[in-house]
Amino acid sequence: MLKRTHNCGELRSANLNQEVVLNGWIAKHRDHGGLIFIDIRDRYGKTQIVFNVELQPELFEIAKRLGLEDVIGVHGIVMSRPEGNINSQMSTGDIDIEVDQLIVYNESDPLPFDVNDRTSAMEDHRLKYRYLELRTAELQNHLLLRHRAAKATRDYLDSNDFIEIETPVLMKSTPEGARDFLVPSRIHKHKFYALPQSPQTYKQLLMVSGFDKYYQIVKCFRDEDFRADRQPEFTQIDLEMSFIKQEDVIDLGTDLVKFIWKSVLDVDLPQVFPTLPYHEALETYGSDKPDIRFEMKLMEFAHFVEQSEFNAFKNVLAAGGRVKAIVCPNGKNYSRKTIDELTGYVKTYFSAKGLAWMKISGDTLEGGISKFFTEELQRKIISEYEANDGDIIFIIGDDPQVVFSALGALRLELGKRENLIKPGSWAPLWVTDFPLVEWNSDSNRWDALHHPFTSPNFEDIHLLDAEPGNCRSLAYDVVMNGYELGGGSIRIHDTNLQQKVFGLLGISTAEAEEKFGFLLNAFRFGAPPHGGMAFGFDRIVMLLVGSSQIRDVIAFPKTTSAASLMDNSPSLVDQQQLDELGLLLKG
RNA sequence: GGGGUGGUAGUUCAAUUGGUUAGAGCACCGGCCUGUCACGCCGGAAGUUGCGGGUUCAAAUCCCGUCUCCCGCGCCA
Repeated sequence: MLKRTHNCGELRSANLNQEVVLNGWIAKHRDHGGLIFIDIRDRYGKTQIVFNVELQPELFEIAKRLGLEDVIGVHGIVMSRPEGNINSQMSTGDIDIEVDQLIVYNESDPLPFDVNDRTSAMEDHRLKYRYLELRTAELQNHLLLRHRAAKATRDYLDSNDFIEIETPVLMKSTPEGARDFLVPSRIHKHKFYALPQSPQTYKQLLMVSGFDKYYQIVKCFRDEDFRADRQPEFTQIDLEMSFIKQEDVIDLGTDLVKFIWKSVLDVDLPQVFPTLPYHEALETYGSDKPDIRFEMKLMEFAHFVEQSEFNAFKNVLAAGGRVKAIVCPNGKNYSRKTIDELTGYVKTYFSAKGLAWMKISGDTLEGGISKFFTEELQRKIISEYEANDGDIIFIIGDDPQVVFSALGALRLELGKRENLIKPGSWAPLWVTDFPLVEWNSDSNRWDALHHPFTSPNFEDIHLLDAEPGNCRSLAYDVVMNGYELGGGSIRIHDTNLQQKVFGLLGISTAEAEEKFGFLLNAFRFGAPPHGGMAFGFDRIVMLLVGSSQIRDVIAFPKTTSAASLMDNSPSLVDQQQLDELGLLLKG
């Protein structure tokens, strides 16, 4: 092997006349008859090497047969390029290498797609050859940024006295929350481990152990359905602290996010992230992870309905529903056809019954449902909403959940259509005061909104028995540009309160003992007040690189059906393996 | 679990809406070319139109089923 003296991105005219060795892949091959130019590439850059038939006739014959993505080593002299042949687009464009030795390490078959251009193949095809896609400059940069974000995380937490502790990947299955990935045990026939949905219980045990500042960059697994920003296995920045209050976690989380953005992008996020209580987030943006890069807030419309002749909405209100509205600029962009499309959107995805609208014309309203409102009322609406001539108002009246989700989604869609989001802008915020529990009408019981170890807000503990639905928790999420970056809570550290919450969630003492006995036991031996949070690390990196697909920042991602197209997992296994595990396949 | 979109040479796309032998760029193979950097020029090879069935004189195109990628919804304590 010719051992490299430099990488392919560093030679400059300062290196003129030096003898150098480069190793790399052939990115481009330009044959001019008596002269061949080759761009040799590694992860640091590209350098042009030159073969001249008159200077090196034997090497020239070999160079002629070189193809794309062959791996070679070359020895040669750094030469300046002739006048007028400098390539200012390349950082190494002042020089090229006149080659006098060449070794071909590995010849490449014709490529499935062009690794100089990530868009040269469809995604499933690129995923099958992911190791080739990872040669693209774009993905190399993504993984570099991912590394820098992980390093920034470790640097920041280390300098704040956190220690990184690994927790088991094979753990006890708990049917609460997301569906577990199960791992059968050979030694304990018919028993199963689960892969962690998060190291939640372990980090709480570490608090009992006295590791008052713990963190871990850790893989987590959830067997649910996937999305552009959700993978079956994903990475969390998991952290937990003792002797702290909610504000302490929020302060630390804020500083960590700021540190990562500064380290990786040299971006200064706001000193303090705004805080929005859960109910206000829903009322104002229709979402518990609002994108506050633009306004277009959800406005109350019920008091206008009461003064109007519009019975559909009156009935909605009478049935305990809500009516809210948003005001969108450029009403002229919303033809009957476009409004029908948007109506279809909110009906299909958010089971809204319809989408009402009115356009502002001068100082009154026209079209849509405007005829149900007197001119006086129309002027009141326009003035209260501070709407402008030409705006369009969209209104949804429905069950509260439908109103929030449908109008919230419509808000995002209109924000996109109207280009209300300034490119490159960052809008972090905290959402706090989540309800402790929500009513699950399918199984007729209360479910934990966050998880069963989340502490109720101490001010609301008296509500636990009579009206648990109104009891706030000490849970919080951090949101960036409409993505949930992370979330956490202050945990219950008192056995009695924990029993009480289990009771509320319909988890019997026996059941709690079976599933979480180890944790409850631990809490009997000196459990400090504690709390923490976890960040979706992949999602953070996704935002840092400016992508909306989590696959873009994971080296070997899975498809939305949880398959790996490269190695064809999951796959069938040998009968012998099943026998050893005592497993019988059915169905 | 449900909906939407796509699947045509190795690859990215096209095919006048059911009509001749399914075409083009890149890649690949052969030839020419001494300053290119999206090099250029000439020639060549390359297809089970995802798979299975059906309608038709005739299907990439229409119908039914099925597989699969992607994007929302449900789901994701």
